Amino acid sequence: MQSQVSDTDRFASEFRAVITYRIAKTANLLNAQAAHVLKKNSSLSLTEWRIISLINAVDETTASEIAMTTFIDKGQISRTVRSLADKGLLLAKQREGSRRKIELKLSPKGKALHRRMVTIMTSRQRHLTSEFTSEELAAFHSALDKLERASKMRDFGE
Amino acid sequence: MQSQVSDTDRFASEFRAVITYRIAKTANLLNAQAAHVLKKNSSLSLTEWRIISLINAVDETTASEIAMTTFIDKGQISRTVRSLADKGLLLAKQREGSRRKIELKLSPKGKALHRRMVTIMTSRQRHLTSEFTSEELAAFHSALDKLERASKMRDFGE
DNA sequence: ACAATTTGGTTGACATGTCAACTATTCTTT
DNA sequence: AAAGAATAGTTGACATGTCAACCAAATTGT
Repeated sequence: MQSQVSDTDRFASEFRAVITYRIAKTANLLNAQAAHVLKKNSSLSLTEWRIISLINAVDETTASEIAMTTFIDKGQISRTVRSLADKGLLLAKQREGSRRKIELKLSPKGKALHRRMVTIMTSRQRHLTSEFTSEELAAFHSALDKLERASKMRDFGE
Repeated sequence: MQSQVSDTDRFASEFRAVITYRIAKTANLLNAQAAHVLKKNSSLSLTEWRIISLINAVDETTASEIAMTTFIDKGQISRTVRSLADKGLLLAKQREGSRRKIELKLSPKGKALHRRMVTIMTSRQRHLTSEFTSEELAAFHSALDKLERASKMRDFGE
């Protein structure tokens, strides 16, 4: 068992340096953790949870607005929204004066669920950042900003 | 168009603070960028590329070793390995003295492909980190370490 | 006013990721 | 040496993510 750890270490040194691997891996671990916590305490998938908390934050929004902020595929949003509506967690109704935009709001049931889960999820958030000083946290966010900007470039060949 | 940007900004402030969202989003953007670059310059998917560079780094390895370092699902590795072997990019042969472990190595063709792509991918890596000082980079890695450790905790309810 | 374009949302087809069951082999324990 | 546990890899079923086509409504340009 210990021997395997040192086996894998022979890559580790090489790949720890590759920033994109590291971020992808950390993101996967965090997503898996979130999915696990959600599953244990609710019947929400991770995207369902994200969409719920997004809607909760702005009170009322539309699918395409969600798509723009989160970069979640709009098809996926469409389906997730329907499943949330089927579960009675959100209400979708035509926006006043539009026959196209659909207003999304949490139902009372959805709000209650959000309230319940948000305490758990923020305690997780606290745990995750418990070893960060506020400077470190700020620096981390700014690093993510830089990476996001740099991720727009598409051409590296030739 | 400009109006939409400011629309989405109303969430942004709230969600920029949620570290897990931010990491997930950045990781998605970076993965999409990588996939795009790979598609344009080769016929490799992102996981295929990762597995290829992993094998290249250690010269020779096994599926389960890859699974342990990357946390990629072992089923997925099994299938990806087969498809890479089918494309003639890697060689899989029984390890000496074992009827179970399968040694994975790059074929000459696989090595050539790796050589070609690695220059592109490292120029991307340079671009991504071009605005980082080495202190910032080190701090970023250490933040990821902390998050990875913290992602092992599974219980936040009650 | 009307054609052309953009936008909001849905759908289908397909790719990728995840989970669990399963076989065969190897290691551990006694 | 035999039983039991752990390991290596494969497979099937299913969930999730991605892409592109599509319809209907709204906006823009002339």
